[in-house]
Amino acid sequence: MDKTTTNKIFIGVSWPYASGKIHLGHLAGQNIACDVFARYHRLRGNRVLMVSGSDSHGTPILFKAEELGIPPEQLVEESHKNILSTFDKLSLLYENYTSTTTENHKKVVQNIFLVLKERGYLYTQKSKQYYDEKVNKYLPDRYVRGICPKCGAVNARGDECPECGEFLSPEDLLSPFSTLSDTKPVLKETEHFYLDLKKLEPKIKEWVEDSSGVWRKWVREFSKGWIKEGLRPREVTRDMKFGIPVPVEGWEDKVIYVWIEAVVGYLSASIEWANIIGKPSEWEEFWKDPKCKHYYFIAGGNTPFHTIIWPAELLAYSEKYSDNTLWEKYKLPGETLKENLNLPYNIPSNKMLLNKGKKMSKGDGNSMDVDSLLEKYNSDLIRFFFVRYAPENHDREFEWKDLIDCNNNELVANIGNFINRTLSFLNSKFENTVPNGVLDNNVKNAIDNTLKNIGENINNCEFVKSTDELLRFGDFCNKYFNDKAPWISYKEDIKECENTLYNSIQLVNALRILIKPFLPISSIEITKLLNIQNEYDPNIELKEIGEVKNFENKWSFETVQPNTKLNPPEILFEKILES
RNA sequence: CGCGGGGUAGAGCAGUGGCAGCUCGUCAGGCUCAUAACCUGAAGGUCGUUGGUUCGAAUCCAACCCCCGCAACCA
Repeated sequence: MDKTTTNKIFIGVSWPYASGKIHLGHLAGQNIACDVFARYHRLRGNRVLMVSGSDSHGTPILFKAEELGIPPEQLVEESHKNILSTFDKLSLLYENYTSTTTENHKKVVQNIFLVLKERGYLYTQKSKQYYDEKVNKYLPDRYVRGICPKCGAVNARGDECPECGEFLSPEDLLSPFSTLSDTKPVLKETEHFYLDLKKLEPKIKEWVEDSSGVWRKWVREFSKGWIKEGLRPREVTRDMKFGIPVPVEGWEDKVIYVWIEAVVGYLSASIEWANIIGKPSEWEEFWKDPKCKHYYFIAGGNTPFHTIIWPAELLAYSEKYSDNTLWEKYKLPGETLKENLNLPYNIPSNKMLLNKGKKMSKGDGNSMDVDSLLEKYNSDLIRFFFVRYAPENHDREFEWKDLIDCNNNELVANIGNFINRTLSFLNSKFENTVPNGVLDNNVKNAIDNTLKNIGENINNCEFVKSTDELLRFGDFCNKYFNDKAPWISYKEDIKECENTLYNSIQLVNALRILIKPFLPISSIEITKLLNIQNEYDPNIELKEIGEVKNFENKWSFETVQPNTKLNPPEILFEKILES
């Protein structure tokens, strides 16, 4: 708590695919935890750059748009708007949430592509791929179906047989057909660029060995397992028009594959942010200062892209800085410093949220969208629930009962109850005015320790643990009130009663501060109830003017002064009756 | 033998050789300012299975079973 230096924190959040709405998996996976993390660090007085955006290219979008009979650009724009509106309802605050459709992003992606190519990490190779002659398109693996060569199932996909679970190549399928036209596709020769991960393997292996100590166990083991199997070259271009053109002569008909494009978004969104705030080189503060720690909030199968492939790209790209010709030729927008780009520090990836035993994802039609949840429940509850019940180390089944229990037993009965009993008591017995008193030592200690512990938990990306700590503090508050029994001292020793309520209101104020990263709206409600005015809050500033200007530590406790006149008490969290 | 994670009370999880624990829920009693908390007590577990090492195993070893994710456009 004594630390006053300002640290720099970069937060990259997995880019949701712009083909529909945000679903519960996104929340359980990364979109709530990242915001808790960012809000905490801003409060702590640290400089935070949190970026993400809508992943707006790729075949699935193209096909879905065709299915809907609208241009892909329209689908992408509508999805992007939907995502922004859902994020806003959930109080998710980014320094920059953008999209892969921007001119800036295109420039950065092509720049990276060309540098990797010049450094010899990209090579071309010819291959045969299924082509649907009726709709004139090359087919991604999963759009080719046929008979499984292993078990004989009739509707096996080109990537996997859903019956026997065998992993396939489209060419393996017997009697293949295109899911787009039901016609028989033909194998056609095509040529693509490949990223030579093999060449980068030793560097990546060394980096993972050295830096994975702070990662979650499953993230570390999963990544090491991937490397152990051997990295294979990966296609980085596609036969399509929809996307970012390959910036090489003769390749005008092809685009850069979305997986490579989307991770570059972390960098391009940072550059875009620097432009938005009018300091085009400011992104370098976060990307080139080795003291700036990079965190990536993602989930499940996205993990190796962030623990292996994106770091590989960064390592390879950074060779530009020791090559004068490339440095002169391929400067990024606003780039002034000849320093390597920062690699990830921690990747607090979550496991999967399951629905009826299976993972929720758009692809499988097994998802629930967040908007319908927001119609029923308040956003702070949803935020808290997805932190408290996050699948940090194991997959987890989504249960309605858990959501209701979380609300009724934790927000209502623990935190809400204490605030309510204190404010009601002051309202009915003390004319809603804070009495005089002296801060008890154990109250002060509890507040200090909780600030410290929750701060450490969040900083270590142990979010479930941080909510344990918060609820333990709620227990302490309730127990304090109970043990002091002001309803008795009110009749027998009014001074003692005043002192208890003085301390209780300090605990309410402590709760108000402690819940800021988790329950921002409720925290503001309490600020109103306590009649606290003109308090600086970096998260509110970011929301209102789009930028944080002040870097002082607000993750600290200040007392509510005696004689403060409070506003009439209100219920913060409504109990949910079983339906 | 593809890679990895997991299996401990109704639910969620701690627990790396020494009496099986924590949180929530359930039941009974006390108390009551509160959408209720707090206190006291209770019920509830062959620690996935089998075998081994050991004075002693949830923990170490071996084999096996089950669940989940990944295997390259899926958070």
